Amino acid sequence: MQERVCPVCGSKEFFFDPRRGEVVCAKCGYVLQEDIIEEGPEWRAFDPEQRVRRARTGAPMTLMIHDKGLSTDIDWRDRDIHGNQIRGSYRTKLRRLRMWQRRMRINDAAERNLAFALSELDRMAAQMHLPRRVKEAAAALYRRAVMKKLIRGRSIEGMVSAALYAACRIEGIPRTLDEIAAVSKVTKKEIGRSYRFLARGLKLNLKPTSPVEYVDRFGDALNLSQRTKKRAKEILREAIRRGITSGKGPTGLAAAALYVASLLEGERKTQREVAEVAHVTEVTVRNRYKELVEKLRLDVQI
DNA sequence: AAGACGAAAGTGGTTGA
DNA sequence: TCAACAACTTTCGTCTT
Repeated sequence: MQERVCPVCGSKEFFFDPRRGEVVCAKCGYVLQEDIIEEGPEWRAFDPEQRVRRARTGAPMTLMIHDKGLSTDIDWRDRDIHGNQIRGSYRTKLRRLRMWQRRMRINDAAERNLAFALSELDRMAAQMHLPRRVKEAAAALYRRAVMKKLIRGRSIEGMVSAALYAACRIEGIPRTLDEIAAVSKVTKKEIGRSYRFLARGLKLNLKPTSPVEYVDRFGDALNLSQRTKKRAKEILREAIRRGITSGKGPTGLAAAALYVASLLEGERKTQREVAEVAHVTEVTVRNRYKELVEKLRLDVQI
């Protein structure tokens, strides 16, 4: 079980409110996790491999068909089941019904698109254990994209993934394209393309992700103390200030900073461990770490 | 035995002519 | 559209603890 720390007050004590289905910080009342009952999968995953294997994909069947397959088709011929001509006022009524049904179908196309998109969004957000606000931000982005007619001609899957990727960044808890791709049905490349398109279409300000934003998540995964994570952030900020981070991958930098910080704070982690949570190689951790130590004149002994 | 280090070759994506 | 390019990965041998 991963140790949780309140992002507001730093407290590690929480209680679970079963009535509301929320995990709440005992000190300041910050809601750490909402909708536990509804969002989580019914199985438990003890490691990432299991999570990948156990996760089922795909929307519920009923959402694939907007009306759960219960709609009626009204035949275009003005005849009853015996093949007899229908005449008079009943015929006009039939024609009116046909017209309404056609209108509803057109209206439904957009709804159906949205329903499918949102169910996919739900699935991905749940699998990634993302907080509700991220999911809602993604849904809002997607709706805006629909209104601006940006979805037409591209895959819904790709655009939903892109919206989720963007939402994570906007909300300050970025996920990598690889992480999104792991729960998506489309490739990383496709998500990247869709994201750029979405960002341009909605005029999102796409500042590159700062490595600092990965420190808390990676640090938690490594069970590092608040103090060490803070140290890592300081190191990164200094590195950014001196401009030795430009062009480098943010995850690799975050990993290296955490590695150095773990040494400095006496909470030593191996390069292997750090590399693993950041999904980079040891070599990358090593290279970044070497640069940091060299350029920032950090004295790392032991 | 495990971790750290570094060299060298390979890969995929961006950039600029 | 193509080639150059930097970042990152893979692989592997060596040194250190």
